[in-house]
Amino acid sequence: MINRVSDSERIVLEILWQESPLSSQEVVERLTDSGWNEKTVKTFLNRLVKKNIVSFKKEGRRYFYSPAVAKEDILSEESSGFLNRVFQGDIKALLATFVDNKQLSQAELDYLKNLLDEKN
Amino acid sequence: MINRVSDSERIVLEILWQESPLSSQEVVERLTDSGWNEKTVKTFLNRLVKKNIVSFKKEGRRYFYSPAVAKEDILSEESSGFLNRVFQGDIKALLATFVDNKQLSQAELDYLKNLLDEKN
DNA sequence: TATTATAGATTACACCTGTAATCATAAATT
DNA sequence: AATTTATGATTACAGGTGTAATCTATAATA
Repeated sequence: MINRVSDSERIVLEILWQESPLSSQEVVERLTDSGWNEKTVKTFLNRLVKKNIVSFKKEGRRYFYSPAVAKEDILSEESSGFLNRVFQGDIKALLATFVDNKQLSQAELDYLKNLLDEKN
Repeated sequence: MINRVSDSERIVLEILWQESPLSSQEVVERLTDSGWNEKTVKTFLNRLVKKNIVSFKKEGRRYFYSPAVAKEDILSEESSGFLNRVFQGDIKALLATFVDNKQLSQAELDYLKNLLDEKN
């Protein structure tokens, strides 16, 4: 139901999740490190609006943008998409890959164990 | 370093991971459920070869295809790519999303706890 | 008021992907 | 040997993506 978000669009969306509403100018400023041209950022904002993932309010001649979808919703959707596409829904295989691959710190291990205990 | 694998290509690659070498005909047969035209499957095989993800050996006029990369390598790469793109590398957030989102069965929870204990 | 600057809208363009159809060639069949 | 068939190679074509440049209209400035 939710339109797909591309990688670049997600980077822009992330800015708006951190703080919104923002003018396009403000979004551009927060993305100076990205190396993107201002026009490029505007394109991504535009595409996000067309996809109904970002909304805006006009104020004079300029727009103020805000996310139209919750971060958690996008993350959930992308996560289950990834699980199904790449791991054919095999959650154990997925978890094993992440746990094996990334060296988890003791703190991360503890955190995760806590998570699991709560689920119990 | 490894070329990106598209979703459709991954489905074809999966067949070859299960069993190889296979002729294109055999791959097509194993994918009748997909609804793909034979030509479509051939296209994906071709693209996988061009990306050096699948290799082949000629035998007369026909090719026998095999994966040129290990499944684990692809899964690892895709997993860390996903982690970085979607969760900005925050492994705790990623794991929390998967653990929260999918209702894990008791068996899956136990499995994961074991995984974590081994890491300890 | 005339000019310039700026914001958003539209257009551009190459590469990737999904989804095949057509072409060329060699093997199999008549 | 001539014809049909099957295989891989090449081409097609629309929609998405990365990455902007140009167009248009309005606000700010001279």
